[in-house]
Amino acid sequence: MIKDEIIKGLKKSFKKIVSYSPKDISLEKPSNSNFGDYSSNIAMIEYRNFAIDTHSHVPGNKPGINWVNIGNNPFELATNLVKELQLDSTLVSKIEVVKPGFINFWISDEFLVSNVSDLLKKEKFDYPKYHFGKNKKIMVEFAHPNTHKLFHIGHLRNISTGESVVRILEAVGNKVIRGNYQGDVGLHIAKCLYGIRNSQFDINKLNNLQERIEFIGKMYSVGTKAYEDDENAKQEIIKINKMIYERDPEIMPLWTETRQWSLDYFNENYKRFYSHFDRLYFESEIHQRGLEISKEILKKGILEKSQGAIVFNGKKYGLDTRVFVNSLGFPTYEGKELALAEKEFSDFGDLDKIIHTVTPEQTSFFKVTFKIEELIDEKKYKNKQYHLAYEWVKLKAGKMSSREGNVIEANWLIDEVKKKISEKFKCDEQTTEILAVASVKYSFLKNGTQTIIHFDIDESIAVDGNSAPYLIYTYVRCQSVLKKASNYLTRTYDIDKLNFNLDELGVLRLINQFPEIVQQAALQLSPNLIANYLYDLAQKYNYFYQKNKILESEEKTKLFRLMLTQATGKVIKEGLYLLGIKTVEKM
RNA sequence: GAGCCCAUAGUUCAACGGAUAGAAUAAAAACCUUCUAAGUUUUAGAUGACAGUUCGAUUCUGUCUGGGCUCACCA
Repeated sequence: MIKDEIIKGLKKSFKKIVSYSPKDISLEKPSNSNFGDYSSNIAMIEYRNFAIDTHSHVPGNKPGINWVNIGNNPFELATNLVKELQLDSTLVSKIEVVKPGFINFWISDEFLVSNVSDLLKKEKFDYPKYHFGKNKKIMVEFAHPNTHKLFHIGHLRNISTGESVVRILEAVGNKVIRGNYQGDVGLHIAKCLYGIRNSQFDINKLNNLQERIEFIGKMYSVGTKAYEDDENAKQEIIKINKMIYERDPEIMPLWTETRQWSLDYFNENYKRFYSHFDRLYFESEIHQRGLEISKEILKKGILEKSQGAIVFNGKKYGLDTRVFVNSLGFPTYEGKELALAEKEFSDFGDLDKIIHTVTPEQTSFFKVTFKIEELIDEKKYKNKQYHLAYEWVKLKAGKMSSREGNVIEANWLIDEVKKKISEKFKCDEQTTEILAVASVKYSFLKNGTQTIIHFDIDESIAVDGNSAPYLIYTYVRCQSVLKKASNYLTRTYDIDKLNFNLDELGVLRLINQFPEIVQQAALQLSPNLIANYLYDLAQKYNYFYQKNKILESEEKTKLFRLMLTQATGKVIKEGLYLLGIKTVEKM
């Protein structure tokens, strides 16, 4: 990597002039292209370090330093560094020192072109690697809808985020396992089943999946309301809850059947959003073990008894107190989590990390369970769990709540966006479907995971501007140009000494940045970095396209511009893939 | 009461402690017999308040204001 070359060069240069070299040298890509392809602030950072040493008269800190070459200010230090800097001039074409001490590097056009040419020759993209540990294996846990409830737009944001994070982490060289933890026992299920039993409705009359899902959704609302308003109903629901936990044969058939409806329905959703899972975990399969573990660690003193429940007293760790087994003897979400972790860490061999894609109000919960797992087995669990907090999709008109029945179902939203697209543009059903899913996913992913989305159907799901259709349109535009020049595509790009204009260079430089952007996205678990990058690239390409003829230009120029076009298309397609978004070839 | 998160153009969002704070949208205008106008160009607009650290603060620290969330038997 050229970046490493520059850093190495800077280190050597430091060693030469001050007989010392900094451990970390950061090389950033400036937001303004006037400042080159890479920029380093190391002269300013190190000058401060040296200066502090001087003032505090602690010469022992950095022995043997040549103070003369440091100069009187960061700018002089930078200048001295650059004087000694030896870099391959076929890679780096220009180095500049700018006040107050930035060192800016320009990559040579030839090198940029040869990179893009390589990119087009290869099938797969070559990303810099990023791992969490030596196993190079991690699990991303996401989606987790609860059975007997709707798959709503919050889940859609979750699955979009999770799927994208998986693909990004795979790209940078990890084996990634997709996990999905679903609540299929507990009070919410009991409420739903209570509603069904109480309604006296013959569930065999429900003909298809959609009717069944609507039905259990309604019954959940009924049960929830009854639980709050009617003391008898509440007692009955608690009883049903107990029956579910104890697998009472009286409730099992209804539980099993309705649960399966949900799972079938979820599967349809996963498919529609291009996701799948290596392992579905259920609360029903782990709650027993959760109870056992809680009791085991109660004996070890990690948990304690309090008011009939088994709790964790988090005070001594600066954490909250949370209940693991309630006074009725059932494991809570916390208790179950311990069993889940045990299972997840043994099902797929050694994992470096488990990333939990869950909303932020669970922060306290995860802090506590991570801590307890660490207390149970430090080697096995410590620093191996991460809570990737993604924010809510809130309705502008008010809050979403299953109880009030104002939940926006994911499928409903996609269908609405499909209507919107087909009203505005002419395209076939298949294209509309892809564009609608793309629009919605992109609308979520272009935001940071920590941004609360204030949802409004007309404003939030953009089909123009910074949107998926814009990116896909740009891709299609590239393909269209290439198609008209198909006889050129097999020719190799032997670009020698062309004078590139600024429009071309803008696109060329951006294409070169792609692999590093993906690495950044992996590092920060931030798909939105890729989304923003793609938008930038598409904008630059469209600008170039508008101002420059491709097909009707002089032979060498034409070859080069076709190459840019091909590379742009390739990067957009790959970038969208990493976001979990499909492209179309024509629209 | 304790703790966590958030505050940037009218609105919705960007910006590893970096250089001139970027977009989209809403508004006005221009560009289609010309490689897909789902496109492009031009014009206007913002870091809640006060301190501190720093060569440099939207970013870090403190106080305040205003939102959201969590803190024992839901998941």
